[in-house]
Amino acid sequence: MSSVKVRIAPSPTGYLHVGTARAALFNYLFARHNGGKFVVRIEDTDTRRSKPELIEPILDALRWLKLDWDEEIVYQSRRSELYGRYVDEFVKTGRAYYCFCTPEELVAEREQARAEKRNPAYSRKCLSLSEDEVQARLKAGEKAAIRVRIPEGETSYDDIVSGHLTKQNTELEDFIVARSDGSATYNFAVVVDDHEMGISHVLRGNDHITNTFKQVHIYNAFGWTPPVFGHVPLILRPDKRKVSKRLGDKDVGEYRNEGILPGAMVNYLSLLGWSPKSDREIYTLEELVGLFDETHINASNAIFDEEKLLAFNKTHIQMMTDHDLAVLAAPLLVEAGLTTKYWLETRWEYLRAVVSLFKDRLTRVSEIVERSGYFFAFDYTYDEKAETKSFPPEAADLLTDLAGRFAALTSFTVESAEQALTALAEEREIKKAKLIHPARLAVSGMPVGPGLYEMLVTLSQPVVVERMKKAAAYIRNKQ
RNA sequence: GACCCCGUCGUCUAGUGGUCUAGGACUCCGCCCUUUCACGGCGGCAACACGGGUUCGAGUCCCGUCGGGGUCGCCA
Repeated sequence: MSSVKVRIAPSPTGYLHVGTARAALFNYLFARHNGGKFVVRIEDTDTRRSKPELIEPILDALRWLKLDWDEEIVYQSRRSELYGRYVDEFVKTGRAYYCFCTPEELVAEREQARAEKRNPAYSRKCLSLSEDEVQARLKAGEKAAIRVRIPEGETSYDDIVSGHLTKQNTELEDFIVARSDGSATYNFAVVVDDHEMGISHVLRGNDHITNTFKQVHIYNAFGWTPPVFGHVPLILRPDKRKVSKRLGDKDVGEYRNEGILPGAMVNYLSLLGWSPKSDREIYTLEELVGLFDETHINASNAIFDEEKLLAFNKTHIQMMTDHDLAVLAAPLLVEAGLTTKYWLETRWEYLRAVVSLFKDRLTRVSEIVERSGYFFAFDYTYDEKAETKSFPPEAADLLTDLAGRFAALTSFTVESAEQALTALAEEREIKKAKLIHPARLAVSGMPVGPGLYEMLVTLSQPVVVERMKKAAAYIRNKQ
C-alpha cells in the first residue's frame, strides 16, 4: 500500500470520548502498520460551538494513549480562506447556489414536513431564483447560505467494511456547504482538507456513512479521487445507544483518573469492532501495530463493557514491572497524603516491595491508595468487624508471645517468620489461624491483604513487633 | 416516517459450505491452591433471531420477515 496517510479529526466540542479514541487508535494502527502517516486535524469550523480550551485536553488524552501523530496539527478554523476559494469555484461553475431562506423558515418547513409525514428535505425554493434577483438581493446586503445542487442519479463508493454502497441522489438533498457568514460547513471543509492534505484512507464511525455520500458527491463534482473509506462500527452503551457525553458516558480522561492504564484502554478498544482472528486477546500497542489489518474490521456495532475493560486493566497491571508500577503509584500515595515525595524517593526499594505485594490484587492502580496506607503510617484503626472475630481476649497473650518470638529472630524472613508462628501454634496446640488473623489485623488494621509473611517482612521486624505489642495492649484495655 | 448499516453465548468475538455435538475472552457458578483477599489451575452454565430458498450438505450463499443501531442541522 503506497503512501498511506490517515487522520483523526476531533471536534473541540467535548472531551475525547471512547468512540473517537477508538477511531484514533484504528487510524494510528493502520498508519503505523503500513509505514504511513497519522495526523491530527481539529475540526473547529463552528466558531460558536467549538471551545479552544478543549483542544489541549483532547491532545493530552491522545498522548496518554501513546497515539503520537505526525506533522503539524491542522486547524480548520485557520483555513477559511482556502475553503472560501473552493466555495466560490463551486458557485461559479454552477454546482452550488445561493439560498436566502432563513434558519427559522427552514426549521418551520422541516417541522411541517414531519407533521405531514413527508421527508424533511430542502424544498429547493431558492434554486429557481433568477440570476438577476440573486444579484440584487446580495447587493442589497441580504445574507445567503450556499447549497450544493445535487443532480439526478445515484452516488456510490466502496467501503472497506461494508462493501459497495449506493444511495439515490434524491435522498441526498441540497445540503449547505457555506453558512450565510461565508464560512464552510463540515461536509465541504472535510473534503477540501482531505484532498489538500493527501489523505489516502478515512476510517471513522459508521454514523458518518450518510455524510460520506455527500462528500463523495463533492469529490466527484471537483473531479477529485476520493480517499478510501472504511466505516467502523459504533461503540454503544449497555442500553445500546451511541455513547455520548450528554448521557453521562465517561471520556478517556475520566478513565485515566480512575486508574485505567493506557495500554489496557488501547487493548480493550482495539477489540471493539476489530479482531486479530486469534484466541489471544492481550496485546501491547506495539503488537497491535504489527497485527492490524483493516480488512478484519467488523461491521456490527459493539457495546462497551466496563467489566471487561477492568479485567484487561488487571491483566495489564500484572504485566508491568514493579518499578513501573511504583512510578505510577508514587504520586497517588503522595496526593492522598500517605507519604511525601521525598520519603518515597529515599526509600524506593521499599515502595517497590510494597507495590509488588499488591500487583496481583489491583483492578485499578489507584486502589493501592486505600489498601496500602499501613505501609506508610501507623495511624490506622482496626477494622471493626474483623476485630470482633480476630481480637478475642486471648489474642492479647498470643500476640505478645508472637511478638517476642519475632523479636528474637536474628534473620526476619518469610521462612523464619512462618516457622516462628507455626512453632507457637504447635506449642499452644491451637490452629495457625488463631495467630494469623490477629497478626494480620494487628499490623495492618485490615482483614485482607497480601500474604501475611511477605507483608510482615516488608513492614520490617521492628515495625511488626511494635504493632503487635500495641495491639495486645489495645485488646487488654478493652476488657 | 424515509434512507442507510447491522444481526453467533448477557457482553466482546472466532467461524469464509462438510473438520460445528459452534472455539476463545469477560461476567457468573463449582472445585483445587491458599487457614485472608487476590493471582494461578481445572471444570461448568450460556449463542448461530425467524421463515423460505440454493445445495448431497448451510452459522457460513440468496430472498423475505422480525429485531437493533445510525442519519435526516447555516453541528461535527
